[in-house]
Amino acid sequence: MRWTHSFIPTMKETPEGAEIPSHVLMLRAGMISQVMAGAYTYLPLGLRALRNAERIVRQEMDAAGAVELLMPSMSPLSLWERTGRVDAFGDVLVKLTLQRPGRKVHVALGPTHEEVITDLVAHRISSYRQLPITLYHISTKFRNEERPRFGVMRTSEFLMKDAYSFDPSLESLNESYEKMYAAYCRIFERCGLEYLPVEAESGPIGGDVSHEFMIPAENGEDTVLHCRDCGYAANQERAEIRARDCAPPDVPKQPLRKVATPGASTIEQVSAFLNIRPPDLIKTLIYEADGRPIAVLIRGDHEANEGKIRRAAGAGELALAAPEVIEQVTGAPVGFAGPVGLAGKLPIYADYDVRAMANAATGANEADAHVVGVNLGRDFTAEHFADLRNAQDGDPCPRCSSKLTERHAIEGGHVFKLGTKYSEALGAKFLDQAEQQQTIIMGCYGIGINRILAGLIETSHDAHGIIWPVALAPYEVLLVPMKADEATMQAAHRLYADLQAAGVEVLMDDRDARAGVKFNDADLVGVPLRVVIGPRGLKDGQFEVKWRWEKQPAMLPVDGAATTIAGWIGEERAENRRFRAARRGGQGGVGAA
RNA sequence: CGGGGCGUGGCGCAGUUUGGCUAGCGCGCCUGCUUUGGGAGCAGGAAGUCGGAGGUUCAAAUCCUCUCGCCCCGACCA
Repeated sequence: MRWTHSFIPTMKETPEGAEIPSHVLMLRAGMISQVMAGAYTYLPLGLRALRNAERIVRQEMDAAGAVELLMPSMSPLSLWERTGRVDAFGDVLVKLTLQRPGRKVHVALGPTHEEVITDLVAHRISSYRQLPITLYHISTKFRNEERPRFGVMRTSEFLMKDAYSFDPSLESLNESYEKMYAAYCRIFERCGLEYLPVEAESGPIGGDVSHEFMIPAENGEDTVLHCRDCGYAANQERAEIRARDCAPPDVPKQPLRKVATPGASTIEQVSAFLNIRPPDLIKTLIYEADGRPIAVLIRGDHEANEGKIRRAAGAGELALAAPEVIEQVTGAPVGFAGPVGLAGKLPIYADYDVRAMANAATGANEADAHVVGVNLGRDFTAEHFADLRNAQDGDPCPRCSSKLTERHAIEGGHVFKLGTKYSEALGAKFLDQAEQQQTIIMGCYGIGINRILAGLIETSHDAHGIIWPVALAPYEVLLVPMKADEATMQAAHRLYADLQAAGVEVLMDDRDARAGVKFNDADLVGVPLRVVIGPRGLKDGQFEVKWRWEKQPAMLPVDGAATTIAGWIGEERAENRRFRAARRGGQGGVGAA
């Protein structure tokens, strides 16, 4: 492609509103253009990169034995009512009413496709002989995000690959899951992305049955905890904290004393009012576990983890208690609950770290009052101690003796063992060898195609622009003729034709522009290999070649240049070896802001 | 949904507090000449319902009311 024949509206300045590198650079490099909040047009360069990511995903899905089909975005709302997901999704589900002669048709635009595919399988699969099977498609998904943000990272409309496995048994499901997991690893590898599969909140079957594929990035919306020593990784909801001895510090116990704290009900207010640090406060939360009130004690600076609390309490449903309930069980309005005197009234669950507190402050179970000098054993007891809070940076690793590191990350993919939730609701059953009717066991596997691009750019750019690996780059090679003289243009055109003939995706900057303009746009757009064709090199029979991540160019003889370059590109397509090496070495500013 | 910010040629902004002449600047775009290996110089030029509606006023980009849109933080969500 010639630059002048394409449509590459690069920008020197950053449009107002773009905050993070991937958004800024995609806009400036002429890859995307915003249509409205959360919806973008992919311009030619952006589309080519998107198609590359899509192609890699498709190839790996096929290689893993998944079978592609294509489902519509529209489906009848009734299908979503059958699985209860109209309510579960709420406003996130995009619903429309179609006017047809004499009637209205209620449809949903799919945020994902469990319902549609399970309905298909329910109708078309009826025997164990047809199982197992994994079906996938790549299509536009619609989610009415309350707050689209960060450019292409969180949009109302996005491209997703979603695969669904259908198995006759748990063992078979595990095999299907493993295949997808492995395929995901290859996909992220091939895209040149650093990634971290992390344990995510488990589903109805129990065990480690859900993994998120995270791309560690400064601007990621998710938080993961990672042990660099043993490799344990989990998202914040899921991350365990190693149990440890938490003896209270050996300090003199102060007397228990009630103090007035008018209007101070939050941790910040109380700590400011009493002039103590949040770690010296005990936060008392009243939950309803399957409708039964329980008290949960957490150190003031920690965050409660509802999943952990739910499991500790052995409950199916857990929710913060309503203000009336709190008032009824503690005798005080919200914000003044405390464990002192609460024993016997309701079960008390305390986080391990509460054991290590001495002379703490907490609510007095009456309005506008707290108690200080609170000590475990003397002033209150808890029936159950457990890990009830979110892990944070520096917490002990649950698998080894090291510590967890907190990292921000972009959720690029998610694999999940679904079980029978959808097959049950939509009647996807099969007849086994013993002529018994069984419910099909499902798994689902999603990858955000757009997020692959955003994640790559977030983690691979420098002050001048994007640094693409060959696998995702909109073009593999950029030719930059320096002057419009006969000899230069002839050499450029010959190389252009030779590279195209060799199957290389090549872009030639044939604009009548100054060198600086072309070089700056080359860096901005980030095509991996730049070839400069100009009188300086040509007089010695050479082109100047430079990988985007390198600082200095190298010279390459004109004779055989196309073959050499095509060889390099072929290697990079398969392995991203040079790209990876540069990233590891930090050479060329990869990853620098 | 709560808090904050911003809407002025294609892009980035000034002007708004304290109303006042044909609404400016930089970049980009068009024409010509000169230049030509890291965002050229000179000269000329096109291009703006000042987000929209209503109001106050002799006079509104500027003041008032309503409204639409975009962005950020939080909440929510998987």
